[in-house]
Amino acid sequence: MSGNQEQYFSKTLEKGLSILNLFGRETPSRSLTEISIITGINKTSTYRLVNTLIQLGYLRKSADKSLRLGPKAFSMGHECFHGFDIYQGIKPIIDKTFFEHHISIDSALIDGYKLISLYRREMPNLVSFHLPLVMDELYARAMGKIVLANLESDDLEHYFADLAPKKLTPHTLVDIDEIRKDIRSTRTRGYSINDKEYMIGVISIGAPMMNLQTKSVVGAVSLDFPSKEYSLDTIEKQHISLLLTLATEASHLITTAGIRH
Amino acid sequence: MSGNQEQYFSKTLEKGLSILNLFGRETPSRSLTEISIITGINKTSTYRLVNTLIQLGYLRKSADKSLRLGPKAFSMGHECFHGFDIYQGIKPIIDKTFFEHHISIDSALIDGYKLISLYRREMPNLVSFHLPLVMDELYARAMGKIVLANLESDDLEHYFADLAPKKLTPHTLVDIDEIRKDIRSTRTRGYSINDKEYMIGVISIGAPMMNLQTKSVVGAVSLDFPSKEYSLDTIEKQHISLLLTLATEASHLITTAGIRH
DNA sequence: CAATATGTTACTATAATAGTAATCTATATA
DNA sequence: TATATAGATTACTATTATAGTAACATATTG
Repeated sequence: MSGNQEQYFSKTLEKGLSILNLFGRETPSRSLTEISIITGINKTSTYRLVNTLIQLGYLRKSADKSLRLGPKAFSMGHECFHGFDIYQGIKPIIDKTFFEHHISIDSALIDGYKLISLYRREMPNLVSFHLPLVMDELYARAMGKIVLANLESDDLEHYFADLAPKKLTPHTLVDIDEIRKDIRSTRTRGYSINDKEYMIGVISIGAPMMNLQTKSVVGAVSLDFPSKEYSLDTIEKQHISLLLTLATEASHLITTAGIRH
Repeated sequence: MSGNQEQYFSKTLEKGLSILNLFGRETPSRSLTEISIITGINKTSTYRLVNTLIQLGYLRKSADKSLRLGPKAFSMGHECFHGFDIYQGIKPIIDKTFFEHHISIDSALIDGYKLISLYRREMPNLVSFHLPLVMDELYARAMGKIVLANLESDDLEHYFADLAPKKLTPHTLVDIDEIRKDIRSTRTRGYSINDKEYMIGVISIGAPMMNLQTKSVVGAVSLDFPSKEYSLDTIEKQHISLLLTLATEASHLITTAGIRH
C-alpha cells in the first residue's frame, strides 16, 4: 500500500461526520435504519458510529429509540459557528456599511447547492423579513442568482439537472429557460436583481464573494430594500457601487483567508 | 473479543471530533504538533485525521500551515445549533415570559465546567450586557452558582480543585471558603443571587434546569436586572416565583427530552 | 550555514471496522 | 393470544484501517 494517497484519510471519521450532518433544523430526528440507508453505511457500522456519538453527547436516544442532537452537538455548533474567522471578519465590514447607509445587508457562503447565512443586519422597515439560515431556492434570491451566475458551467448544469422551481410570489421565475436567461444576464451585468421574486415586499441586489486567486465564487452579499419605499430603478442608480464595494471588501477577506469552494 | 462493550465504540471518530473541538472563538488557529500534544494522539494519526477534516472542509490550512475552521464546520455548526430541539423548545417559553414581564432572561446548558448560552432575551435597559456565549466563571454568575449548588459533591470538589477565581468587580467573591459558603446557602435557598459580582450594573437571580427523572442539573435560567432600577430586595420579593416557574417549565422540557448531564 | 522545529511520508504489526447473520424487542395484525 | 413484521442490538471473524516508529522534507531561527 505504499504511496497510497488514501492512507492519510480516515473513512471512519468521514462516516461519523456524515451521520452528524443528517441532523438539523429540518430533520431533528432520525432512526438508525434511516441513517444506515441514507449514508449507505451498513447497519452494524452505523450502530457503532451512532453509539459513539451518543456516548460523546453529540446525539441522544429517546425512549422510542429515535435519535436527536445532544448538548455536545449544540456546544460544538456554537464554537464552530462563532470560531469561524470569516464570520468574525465580515461582521465589522457589514456593521460599518449598515450604520453608515441604513440599509439591510445579508451575506452567505456556499455549501453544496445551498447558501448558509453568514451574517446579516436588518433595518426595522424590513419587517418580519426573517430569512432562513440555510437557503434553498437560489434561483429566486439575489445571493443565489449571483452565485449561480459565477458557477463553473458543469456545476451549473448539475444544479439545473434536478431543479424544480416553486412559485414563491407572482414574480418568481419558474420556467427553466427563463431562469437560464436571467442567470446569463446576471453574469454580464455583474450583479443580480431579485424583484419581489422571493418575497412580495422585498427587492434585493446581490454581488459575489470571490476567491480572487482561484477566481471561484464562494458566497455572496446582498442589499435588501422594502419595495414600498424603493423602486428598482432608484436602487440600481444609487446603491450598486456600494454593493460592489462591499462585495470587493468581502472578497479580499475571503481571498486572504484562502477560502475556496 | 466477545461481549466487549467497546466493540461498539469508534475511537477514531472520538479522536476526530476531539480535534474539531479544539477550535473555537478563543482559539481559532492551531498547529498540527499542538493538536497532537493536546489530544495525546500521535503525530501520524493526527496528520491523518486533520487531513481528513481538511478534505471534508471542516478545517483549512493557511500558507504557514496553521489550521483554522472551514466553511463546512460553519454550516454544520449552524445546523447543530439550530437543530437542537431544546433550543427550539425553550425559545417560546422565554419569549412568552419576556413579553409578559419585560425582564431580561438568560438560559444555559452545562458542558463540562462551562455554561453554554442556550437562549436569551434582553431588555434595552440592560445596555451593552453582551454576555459571552461560553461562560467560565461559574462562581461569579447566577446561573453558574445554582449549577454548582446542584452538582454531585464529587463533581463540585473537582470544580474547586483547579479553581482560580478572578476579581471581576469589587463584589466578586474570590476566597474559596467564601465561595463554598455561598454555594451552600444557595443550595438551601433554592435559587442563586449574583449581586453585581460579574458586572457592576447587573443583579441576577438564577434557578436550575433539572432532569426531574435523574434528579441531575443540566443547566440554568436567570433573570437579570439593572441595579440602577432594581434593588436586590425588590427582586427577591417580586420575581422569585416567576423565576422558579420558568425554571420548572424548562425542567419539564429537559426531562421530556431526556437530556442528562 | 548549522541547528531546530514542524510537517510529511514509508512501512508494517496490531487493533479496529465491515459485513453477515442471528437474536432480541416492540408494535401491529389476525 | 398467537403471529408477523420492522427495527435495534449482539456475536462472530476476515479484512482493512490505523497506530506507531522512524526516516525524510521543509521551513524557521540564530
